[in-house]
Amino acid sequence: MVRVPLTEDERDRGERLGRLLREARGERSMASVAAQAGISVETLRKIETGRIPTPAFFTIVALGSTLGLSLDGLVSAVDTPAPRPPAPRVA
Amino acid sequence: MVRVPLTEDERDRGERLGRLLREARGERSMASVAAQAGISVETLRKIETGRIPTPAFFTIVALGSTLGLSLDGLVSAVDTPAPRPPAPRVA
DNA sequence: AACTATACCGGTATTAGTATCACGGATATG
DNA sequence: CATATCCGTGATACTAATACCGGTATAGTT
Repeated sequence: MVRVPLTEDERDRGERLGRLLREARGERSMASVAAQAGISVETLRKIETGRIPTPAFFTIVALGSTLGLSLDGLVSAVDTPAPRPPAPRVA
Repeated sequence: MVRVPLTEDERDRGERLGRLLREARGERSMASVAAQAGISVETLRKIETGRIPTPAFFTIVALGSTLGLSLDGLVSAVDTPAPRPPAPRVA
């Protein structure tokens, strides 16, 4: 087994990431956001729905830039399953 | 052509990313950093040498956390080819 | 010299990311 | 009803990411 399949936790994490990105998109259409980020609409949809649990780094960078998100804040939010993060610790 | 190959710019960007990560590793061994980040030594080596130009998002997140790097700062440094970034702008 | 540790490289194998196409459902608007 | 737009899903195709293996080189230690 040279490349282990993704675990459930990793897929859950991908779903949380997608949910946050979808929230950040707000009223904007998928087409405009995808075009501005330089990805296809289908890819954006799969990321938002969690069907791409571990997207490429620069894909999330482009999406974060398009949506005005801080990467560090995004990661903190993903690492916090509860919708009410009290104090995101980096360590 | 359903999945276009990576461009030269993307590979250059991957090399810059790897160079920054290697600098941040400093004196630490690849084995310890890879173990702490939860990736294999070969993967870390390929990322540092730029042979994995577009790593997974959470792979870079884990490496940044291990090396104490800010993701936003890392992206700014990658986007700045010059080795002397004056003022990293988020926008 | 032999051993150990670290790093680099090539090959191999398997899963995953990305894009295109085709279809369906929901919603709004004529 | 017809049309358009947006979102969603499934299939298909192809490249890339990741991991394991073996080999090589260099330096440090005994």
